[in-house]
Amino acid sequence: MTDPKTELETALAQAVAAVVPAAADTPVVLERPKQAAHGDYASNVALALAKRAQRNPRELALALVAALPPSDLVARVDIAGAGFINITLAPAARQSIVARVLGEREAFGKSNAHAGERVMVEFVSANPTGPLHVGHGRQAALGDAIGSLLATQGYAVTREYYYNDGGQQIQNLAVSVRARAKELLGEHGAFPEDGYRGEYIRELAQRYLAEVGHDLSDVESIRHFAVAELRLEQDRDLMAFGVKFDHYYLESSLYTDGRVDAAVARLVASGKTYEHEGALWLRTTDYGDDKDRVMRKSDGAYTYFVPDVAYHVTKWERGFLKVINVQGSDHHSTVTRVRAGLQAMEMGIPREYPDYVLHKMVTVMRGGEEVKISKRAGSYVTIRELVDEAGRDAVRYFLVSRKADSEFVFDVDLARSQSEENPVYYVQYAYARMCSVLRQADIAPALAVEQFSTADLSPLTSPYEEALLRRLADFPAELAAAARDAAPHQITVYLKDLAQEFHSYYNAERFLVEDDDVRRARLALAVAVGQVIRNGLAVLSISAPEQM
RNA sequence: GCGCCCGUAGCUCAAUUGGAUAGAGCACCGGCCUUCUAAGCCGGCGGUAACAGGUUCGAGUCCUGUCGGGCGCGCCA
Repeated sequence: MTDPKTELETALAQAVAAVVPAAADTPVVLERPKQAAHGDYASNVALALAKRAQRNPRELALALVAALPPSDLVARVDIAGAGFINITLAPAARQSIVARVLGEREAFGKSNAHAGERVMVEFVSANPTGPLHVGHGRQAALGDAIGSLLATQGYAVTREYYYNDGGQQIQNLAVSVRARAKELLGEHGAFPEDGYRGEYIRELAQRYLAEVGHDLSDVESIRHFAVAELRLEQDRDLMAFGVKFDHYYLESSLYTDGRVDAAVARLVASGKTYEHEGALWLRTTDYGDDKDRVMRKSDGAYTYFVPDVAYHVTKWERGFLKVINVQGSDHHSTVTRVRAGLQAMEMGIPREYPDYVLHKMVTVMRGGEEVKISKRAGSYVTIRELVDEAGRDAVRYFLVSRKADSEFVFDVDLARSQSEENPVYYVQYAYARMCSVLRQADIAPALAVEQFSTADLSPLTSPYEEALLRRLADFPAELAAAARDAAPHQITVYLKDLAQEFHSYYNAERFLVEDDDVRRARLALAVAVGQVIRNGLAVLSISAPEQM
């Protein structure tokens, strides 16, 4: 199937080669102008090359346009402003997108540009010391959507969750549960200074007493019980949120596999380590860190830094040449550190490995006041609560609708009391309206794509229709850009624009008109819009209901 | 103090990666339901892009400085 944009880019690149041979390698990319009056596509090559060609931009643009071969895709070519080349498509070329969408269906927008490449997205990776809160929710929604975006570009995606299931925090969890259990049995001792104070600790203690017994001497048993329970609860929360992982990686396994010892041995062998005050240090400052890092404490235990590096070595060794870690920006200092550790391993791992998407914290507002998120204090908002209050679709849409690195205020009361005004409904409603029109025409939405795939599209010429046709044609590039930038919020923006144009169209023109050709063409367009909304929402794992 | 990120309409946020007249949604004002879903549409109001310089055909976007906010700066994770 022809893609007018690609064809025109090639033609323009050939014109550039002919007019300015010295700049034949210049990439020519057509852009979508902000204003419809500037045509379907615009190029700034004349402006970009003017200096190099030592020619006036407008005059150069003129020469380029003269060198373009005639094409029946194009209705007209204008030179505007400082030297922009504006291309207006012939109606048939613009309309052809509908047939393409209806032909490709779920596959429309996808690309095989990265087929055969493996990528890992690691996200959430919360310690099993408590339920998942809204910050994890942002990370879950982001990471899952990034994975889906990468999949649309042909990547084989693995979603991984790294459990820090060893160490001090887990011990602390066990001790906290035991203290609460003792209280429940009437022994009021002192609660650990930095213990976890959430209500869920008391509930865990209750369950332990009921299911395991009243003997609290075995901390190890309490630890196993608490970790298992909390992991189960996190799994349930993630399931309710619609997020699935392909693989869970346990920090503890890095020790039992000998990977931690192996990493230390390799780092020592590299000569980048030194002993100081009884501890073993790595010279991470050689790789851009602002201070050297302790690998092995003077008490003989490793810092978390060592298993972290060993863990990322496994990512590389498992064949993931591309890895994206989604983390809160409060962990941004680990970026330099992990990369420095990997460089010191001298295994030929690229300097920028792995990639990171850092997201800022979520501020939760409840009753007009900020809810401080603190596991220790036990006051925070869980994913489960949000999903119960506002619905999975709304929460997922909301949490990815902003750039990862912008601070995010989640107003719980707003989500609860005015959930109907959530933008996700606006998009879903457009789809439901489309389905409703089909039902009026006695066509089952499921069969519509088939039915209209051969419709004559020539009646689609109104400004509303032109806008929608252009928007549909943009979808593949939107997906590619959002995947490249690991930025799902771009898809929410696109879907909102598409939905808005559909609602405007709906109000301006009737679908079920007498004229059969017009009716078929408009329905075909509506079905194509619906298909793209479905495809876009699918990337965000949000449903497209046929009725609302 | 040092490092990273951020600063765009009253509020929440975009902007095709340096392009043409900076756009949406809330909120506010005024229109549109005997007609395919009014959870909608149309119009209006609203901007010294934190501030000051610089780079060039062209800057919200890149560079420098100042101010303001977030996060980090442990032999915690």
